[in-house]
Amino acid sequence: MMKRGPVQLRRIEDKTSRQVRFSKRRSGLFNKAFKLATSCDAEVALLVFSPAGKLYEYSSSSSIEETYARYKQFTSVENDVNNRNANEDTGNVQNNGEDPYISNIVNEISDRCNNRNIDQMDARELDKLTDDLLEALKLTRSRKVSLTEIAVERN
Amino acid sequence: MMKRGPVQLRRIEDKTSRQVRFSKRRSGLFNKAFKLATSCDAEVALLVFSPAGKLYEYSSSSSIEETYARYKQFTSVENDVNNRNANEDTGNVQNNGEDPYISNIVNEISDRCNNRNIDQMDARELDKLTDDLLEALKLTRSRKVSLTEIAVERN
DNA sequence: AGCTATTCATAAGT
DNA sequence: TACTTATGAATAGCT
Repeated sequence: MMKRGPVQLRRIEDKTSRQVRFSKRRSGLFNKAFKLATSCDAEVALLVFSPAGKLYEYSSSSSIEETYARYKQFTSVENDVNNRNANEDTGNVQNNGEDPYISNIVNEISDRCNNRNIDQMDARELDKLTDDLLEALKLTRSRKVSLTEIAVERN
Repeated sequence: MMKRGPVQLRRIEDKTSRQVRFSKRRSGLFNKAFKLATSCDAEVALLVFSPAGKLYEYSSSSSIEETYARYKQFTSVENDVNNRNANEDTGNVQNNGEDPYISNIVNEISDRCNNRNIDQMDARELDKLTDDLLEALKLTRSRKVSLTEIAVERN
């Protein structure tokens, strides 16, 4: 057998090697998560998405949701302590700086549909709704196209 | 040094030994999580609460929240698929009295876009979003058509 | 918090 | 895809 040398940390470029390595390391990781929870009485939640987008999950408690809720509670307590003054000053809600364009559109769409049943809308409202849905669709499809292009480049 | 033998899986009763083991294994687990994400291009989120209730977290993406949102989205897509099949079996469509069909769709759409930025979505999520937008569009256009027909009848 | 003997995980090979 | 094995990596017990 060939000498191995220490494992490199960078991303494995070869797709097949990466999949094989992912599969092996994933099982190792889940094994260790399970052992930590079992022998050390810890609460562990683990989510892994493979490069292909498949989901693997482990939770030592009854569910991922339960541990996540505990996490949210934990961090919200920290945030309360750290950020209470700042938030009171500005009244702002945090927004992670990403482009919220499609969010704005779909939020407006859902607001309109909640405020007024579609059967009550007049032609003008329906046209506006149609336009906005088309705009959201355009953005979604455009994103899908770029994603596919990226995937092609990688293979 | 004493012979070890295979590590037992049951909970370590001695408090100090348990804490020491927790500390060592925790660092090992986080190290493996990091390596899996880095070298295999996987998305990993890991939450650990120590027996004493201290939180340790790792996320390969920008945040735990983001991966959790993807997880929720993923499982809801699976549920949608399951429910859809069940509905096809029975011929039933869910309807709670009023006809909130388009509202349901657009609310779900906006929830998804708020939970997860479109740039973070994978192909599957984008496809689902596209389908739902098309469905909402179909309903809106169909309503517009009936409205126009009513107007014609009146003249 | 370090140190090693030992077990455990796994990359490459089959 | 699964199995083997040589080697690297993690860690239990000790200090």
